[in-house]
Amino acid sequence: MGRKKLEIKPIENKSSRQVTFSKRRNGLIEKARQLSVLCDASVALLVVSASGKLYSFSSGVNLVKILDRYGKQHGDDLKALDRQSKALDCGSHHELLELVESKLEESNVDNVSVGSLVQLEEHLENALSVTRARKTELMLKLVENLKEKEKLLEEENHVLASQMEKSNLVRAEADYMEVSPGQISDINLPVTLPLLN
Amino acid sequence: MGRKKLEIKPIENKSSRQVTFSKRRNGLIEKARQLSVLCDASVALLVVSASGKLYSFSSGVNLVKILDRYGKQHGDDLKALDRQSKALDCGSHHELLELVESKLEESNVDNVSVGSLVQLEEHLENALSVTRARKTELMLKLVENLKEKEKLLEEENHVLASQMEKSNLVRAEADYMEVSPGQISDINLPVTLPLLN
DNA sequence: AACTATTTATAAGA
DNA sequence: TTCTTATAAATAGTT
Repeated sequence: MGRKKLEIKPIENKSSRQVTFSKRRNGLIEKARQLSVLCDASVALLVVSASGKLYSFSSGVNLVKILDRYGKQHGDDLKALDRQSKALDCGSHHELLELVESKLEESNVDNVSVGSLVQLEEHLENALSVTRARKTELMLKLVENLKEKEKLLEEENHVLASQMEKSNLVRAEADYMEVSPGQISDINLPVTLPLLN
Repeated sequence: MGRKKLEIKPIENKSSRQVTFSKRRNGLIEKARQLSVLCDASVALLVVSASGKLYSFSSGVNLVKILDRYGKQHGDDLKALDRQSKALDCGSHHELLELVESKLEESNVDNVSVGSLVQLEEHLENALSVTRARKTELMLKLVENLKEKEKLLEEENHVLASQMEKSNLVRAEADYMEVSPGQISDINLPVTLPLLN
């Protein structure tokens, strides 16, 4: 459907593969939506790019998007991350339980179709994989933040130590040269470094 | 894409809805396949018709199809197999690899028994969960270490700062009282704290 | 199931 | 990424 006929085989060129992925992914999701609307069908679609990003569509209760919502807003500070990951767990568990309950109610005791079970499993697995991915993401961010903080602390520490050393040197010098204290205090004043906020 | 433009809203006419479902479902699945091949993406697609029939596509290891086939062939003894697979315990990774190899050799093209696939799946899932638990464990330890280190750094930092402050106070005092520098230097000496190792 | 007139998707280019 | 446009592909209505 383009300027030239495209063979269905892996696209070598990285950037055109990326562009094609983006276009066709959107097209696929739109088609899935249309099918579900036109024909009253349940459709669940999951697409994971080669780089690991998740895209999805689901016509029913939309677990994946609900789960996704939790991760969308990410604060940079540690407490926000902690709160967020806790909220994610609670939220997803809650949503999952609701979904399971509704599915179990909907299926009249013994009249469970394989299809609905497969669908339910798929939903659960989607939720699980999204949750796992989010968890890993949050943990990696946490580690990153901690390392950054450590670096800054070490830097501040270093500066404090050298300031002190300098202070002592200057004082020794000052004592030796008998300079008045007023001239030295400016140099010695412990500065609160703006490294950590 | 047809003789007339079709609005995306539920198709009232039952038979044309059925026809459209059939056409578009096939189209959607083909599009999903193409995307996975062209762009090296993982795609999972589930479609359940209004009448409950399941259609699916999945680019990766195909749990859905396994279950689907299983449901069509051995619909009645789900529970027996479930019990069986739960009875399996988790072997070492080496054993697992051997198992996978033997299963894959044993499966001449398409002649895999559903039971052995279920069994294999179970083993793989056990291995996965062990690996996941290990990963989480390691990440948690890393975070813990980093937090501990951060605490120690902050402590050292604090001590350094207060030492400096004290140093200045004492110096001011010393200057005021004209005490000899030798008496002060012991107090002012920047100490390398043994907090971090 | 085919057919085919149209619409839609999209490959390539910018 | 986004827009444009020529062309391929999908499909709505028909047979």
